[in-house]
Amino acid sequence: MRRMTQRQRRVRDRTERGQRIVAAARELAEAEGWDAVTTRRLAGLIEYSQPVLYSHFPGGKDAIMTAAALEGFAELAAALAGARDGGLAGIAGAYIEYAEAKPALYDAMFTLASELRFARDDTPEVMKANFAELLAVIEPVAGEQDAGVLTEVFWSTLHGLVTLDRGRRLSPANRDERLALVVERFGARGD
Amino acid sequence: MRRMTQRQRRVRDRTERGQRIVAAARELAEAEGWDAVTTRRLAGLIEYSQPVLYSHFPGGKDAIMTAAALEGFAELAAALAGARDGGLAGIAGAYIEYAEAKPALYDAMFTLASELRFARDDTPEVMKANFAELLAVIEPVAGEQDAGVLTEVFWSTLHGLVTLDRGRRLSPANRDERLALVVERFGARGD
DNA sequence: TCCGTTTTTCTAGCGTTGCTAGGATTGCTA
DNA sequence: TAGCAATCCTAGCAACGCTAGAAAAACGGA
Repeated sequence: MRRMTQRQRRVRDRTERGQRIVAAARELAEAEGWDAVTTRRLAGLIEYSQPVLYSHFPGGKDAIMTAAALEGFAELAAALAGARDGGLAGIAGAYIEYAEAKPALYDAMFTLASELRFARDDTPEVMKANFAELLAVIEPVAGEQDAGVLTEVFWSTLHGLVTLDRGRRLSPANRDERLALVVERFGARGD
Repeated sequence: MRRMTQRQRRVRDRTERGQRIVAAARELAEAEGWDAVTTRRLAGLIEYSQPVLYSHFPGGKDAIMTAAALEGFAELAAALAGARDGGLAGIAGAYIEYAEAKPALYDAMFTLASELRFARDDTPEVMKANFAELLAVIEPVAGEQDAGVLTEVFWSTLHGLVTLDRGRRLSPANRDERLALVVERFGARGD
């Protein structure tokens, strides 16, 4: 009995430390970018030495970023679910809002962390959930078109807006107009 | 007179070598990714020592990538101009085709090389040309909507499709359907 | 043709990165 | 409390971008 609780405490401490690593990585990334997230600084933040990171994430820095990205997918899915009633405008706004609130994490989810992939059997559930949320809003307005394909295009538009906007490729003045235009274009057709 | 031709030859050799650096960087990036493009390998490829790179590009590796990205913008603009007669479907196809033909360069243009930015006074002409090509095709179908904003959204959709597709985020089977759907959605409205 | 000057190029090295081997330390078990 | 096992840290490797200072080459005027 005594042994059991001690063992439980040890594994609990361990998982807690693993979460602290990811949390520290996320904070540092949002504050100074992913380039500033080095294994040494990360080790310093959790007040342990470098090799400890590798006992939690054998894949090293990439694995830590992947873990952070998965957290991001879960949060994004939750944000989209919360905007389910808002229709196209609501979910599009929620998507862009989250991407702009956590730019570094969004990068980790989509431009870095390349081993994560959708549309496969081993795709994590949290990632599928994001697509499902978008699909739920697109489906009512898809008409006779394939809702899955339409969702992919809708998603691409949102993702493109986010990434081009961050890269200073779009005019900041047109921000709201772009969103309105997306909603208009992807809404139900008049025919 | 003699001095003059010698001087000319010298500056010509110099610019040629600068171009060889960028060319080598592009080749290596497409073959093995930008991570494989190190200053040492680059120096080896042009058969000079490392510091020579910095005499051509004081900004170092980032500057070399930026130079490659600018070449990419020029080529993309030319590809889009060649598809000007094809309307929405033609230019969308040309855009995606180029992005898939030169994936590493496309990354350099849009996800790396962050100091390049559109919608500003100091935006290079080659970058504006890309937007102008898209605008030329969007304008006839914009109707009463702002053609500039519509072009930004259209562009975002294309960029999103390219990046999500490369990240294995979209189903490969739906590739052609997505393109058809983009053309349908951004074409002239029935009203 | 020769020598001093200027430009160009290379060698060598700095600081930092991700990552790991091997020893030291700690905590558990009997 | 002695021995074992899990845990952790020190130290170091190879590779990275980049740069200072020496060596080499090309140039200029006599």
